[in-house]
Amino acid sequence: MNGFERRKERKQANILNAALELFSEYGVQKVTIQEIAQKAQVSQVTIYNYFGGKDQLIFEAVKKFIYERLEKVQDLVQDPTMNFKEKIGLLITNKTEDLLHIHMDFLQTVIADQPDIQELVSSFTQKDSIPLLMELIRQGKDEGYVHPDFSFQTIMFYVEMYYQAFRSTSNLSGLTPQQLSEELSHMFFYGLAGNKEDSLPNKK
Amino acid sequence: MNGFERRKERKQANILNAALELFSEYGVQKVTIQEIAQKAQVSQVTIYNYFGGKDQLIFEAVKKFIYERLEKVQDLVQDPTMNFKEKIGLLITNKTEDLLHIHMDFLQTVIADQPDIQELVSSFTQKDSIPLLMELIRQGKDEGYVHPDFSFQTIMFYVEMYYQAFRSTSNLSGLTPQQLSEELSHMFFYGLAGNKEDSLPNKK
Amino acid sequence: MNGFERRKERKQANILNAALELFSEYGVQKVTIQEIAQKAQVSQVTIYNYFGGKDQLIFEAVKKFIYERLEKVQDLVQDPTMNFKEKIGLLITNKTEDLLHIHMDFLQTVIADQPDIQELVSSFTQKDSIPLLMELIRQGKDEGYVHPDFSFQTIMFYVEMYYQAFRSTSNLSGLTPQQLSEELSHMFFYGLAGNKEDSLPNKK
Amino acid sequence: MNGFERRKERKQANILNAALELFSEYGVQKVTIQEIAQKAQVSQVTIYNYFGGKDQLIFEAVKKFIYERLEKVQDLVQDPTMNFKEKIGLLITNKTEDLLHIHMDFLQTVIADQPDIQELVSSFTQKDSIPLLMELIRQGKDEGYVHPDFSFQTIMFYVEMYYQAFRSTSNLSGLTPQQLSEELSHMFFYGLAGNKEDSLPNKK
DNA sequence: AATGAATGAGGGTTCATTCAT
DNA sequence: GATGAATGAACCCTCATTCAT
Repeated sequence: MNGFERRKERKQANILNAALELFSEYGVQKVTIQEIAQKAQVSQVTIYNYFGGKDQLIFEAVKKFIYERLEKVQDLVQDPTMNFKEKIGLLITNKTEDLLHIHMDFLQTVIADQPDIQELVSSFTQKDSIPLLMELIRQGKDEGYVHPDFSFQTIMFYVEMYYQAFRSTSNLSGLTPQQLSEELSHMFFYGLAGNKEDSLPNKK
Repeated sequence: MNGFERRKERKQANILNAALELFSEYGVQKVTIQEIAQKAQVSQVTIYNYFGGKDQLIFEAVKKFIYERLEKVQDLVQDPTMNFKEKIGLLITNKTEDLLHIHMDFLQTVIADQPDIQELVSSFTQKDSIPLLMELIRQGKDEGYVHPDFSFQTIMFYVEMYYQAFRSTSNLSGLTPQQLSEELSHMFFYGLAGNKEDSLPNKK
Repeated sequence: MNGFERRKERKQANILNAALELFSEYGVQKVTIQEIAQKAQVSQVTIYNYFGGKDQLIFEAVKKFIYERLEKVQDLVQDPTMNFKEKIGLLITNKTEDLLHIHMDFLQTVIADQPDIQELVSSFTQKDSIPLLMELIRQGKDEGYVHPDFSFQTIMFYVEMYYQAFRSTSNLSGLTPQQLSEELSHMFFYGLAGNKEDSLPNKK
Repeated sequence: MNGFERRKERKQANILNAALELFSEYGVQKVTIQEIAQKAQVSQVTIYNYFGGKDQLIFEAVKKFIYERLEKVQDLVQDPTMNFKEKIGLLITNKTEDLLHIHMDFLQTVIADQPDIQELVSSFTQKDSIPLLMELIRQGKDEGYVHPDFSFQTIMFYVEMYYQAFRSTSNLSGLTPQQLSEELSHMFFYGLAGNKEDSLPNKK
């Protein structure tokens, strides 16, 4: 790869990163191409040369985001040094470094009116996401953390729900993230009724 | 109240309702004043005369939405004919008729850049929402459905999480809403591990 | 019609006239909405409010132009005080006052990529233009100016050819328009070979 | 001339040809430098290196077009094997092969705002075109096809008019090009009144 | 009081042209 | 010398908002 291509790739990455950060902070609609260009240190037109328009830029940003997240989760699921409980803890609290800073709020807005993205997400879910989570849930059932009668779909929905919830945490509750996280982890496994044979972890 | 004022109030209500429906379907950004005026059968300027601008219209719309929802929930919490489990079921599956049609997605976008609304929501949460939910949780603990050691904030977060999750369900899972709802209800009380002494409800 | 509507109509007419003049002088592509707005003494947005966009403005301008010209020609054809030769003279030299200032060059460019306009022109030709010219040619045959064996289509083409030619006259030849017009008129009736029994009109 | 220069000339010719084809098909305004570069298989910058800008490229394209057409006409006029009638027939029906595919519509648009091109065309007309046509018309008078009293300018205008008309024929009339051509040829020589001593050619 | 009409500011996009390899 | 990359200027269009009746 020569100097041209390397610089081109770096600029493309810059633009995508800038776009992702702004999109996730302010929403797709309120971010202007100009702002992205400014943050990525390029001219507006360069963005058009590389991506062809705002819609396609959004598409590529979402794609990049989704597949980068997929890789992280893949590594986690296949990690033999953790048990199911630890993996779930990481997943739902999303401690994987840079992902913490990126909210997916904007996806919901975007999916509504971009059929391409709808298809991208749908295809991603079917081909990549579901098999991965099935493997994880199998681990959970093997290790006895998951009741064997729950349907796969429900469990997936449940996990996703926790994950989604953790994205919009910080400012609402008065507890430290630490406390909230521990209590919710317990609820995740034993529900609102709690584990009758145990007191809560943070009350030990 | 004379006829003039009554007609004025009806128009104001029309505008707010139209705004709410459009905001919740398309997001605050994509709805234009013109569309609201058209749907409410008034002129654009009338909206300005009554509300003073888009921002203030949004503010009033959110306010109306929040307090209407509050009333519904108040009635539910104080209903002596239901037990805790039934009340929670209604709350998280959101079976209260017209609320079903209104999504609050747009709130998240709005809260970010409107300090007035931030304060409104914050004040509402402190003064109205929290006391109400505390009362409900007290009922839950009294009736034995809630582990007494869980902190109030965590429980609130948990309930809210379920509520949020149920809004965006339909198209993702292959299960019937019926099935999903039953399994999730069970998870709500007994967690991912399930109730060891029981099989799942729909397997009985 | 109240004051509102009158002013609205006047503004619409202003815009269309300004657009037509600019279009015909500089071509459709090179004229910006801003220039039209400036010439018509309105804001750009007013144009959008009335016409909805540049394409539709072009459409309406062409429509107006075509039908105004039609009226003029209709009056001419049905005028009983002139004979065929005089009518043709007026038609091809296009002495009808304001039409002199408007060139139709821009139509050719426009027709290529606007299917709506293609249809408009096509429909106009079939429904309005052809019947009118047929009536005129019938007069010509009746009065003995037109050889009875010529097909109608050829004659129409011939007349149109002369008309088109006169639009782009002024700057090319060194003759006065007067002279050119007289010689061409003679050619129109008797061809390049001239009328053998006569010398040319301007040599009498 | 060495290999380098030969390749350079071939590229220049490629660019000019590509430009001419695109200009005549879509008009000067709607053709972008990028499209020309693509069609000519060169980079945009090469065009700038060779021609210096779009305006100058247009200038060179027009120049090339005009002088190539001049050569063809010169050969025709000096051809001793045809008489005046045949030569005129070829000229106005424009049967010279490749010229058929190139429309000069775009010239009219261009001439308006490019003084250089105005001068080019003007100079070409004075120095090259007029003497050539004068020679042709002299032939016509000698052979008795042209009334000797017609002024030279009018005849030129008349020929040009026919030539222009034949460019935009095909789709408008319902006649076959054959028929139209024959009738118009007759009109060319004998006018709308026809030759009194003759019926039309295709009615013999 | 209510409305149709009008507008200033700003967004996405394109294009001729220059830069840097 | 030739090219991919980059850009400033300009255009069409939209929207919240004000004006005038």
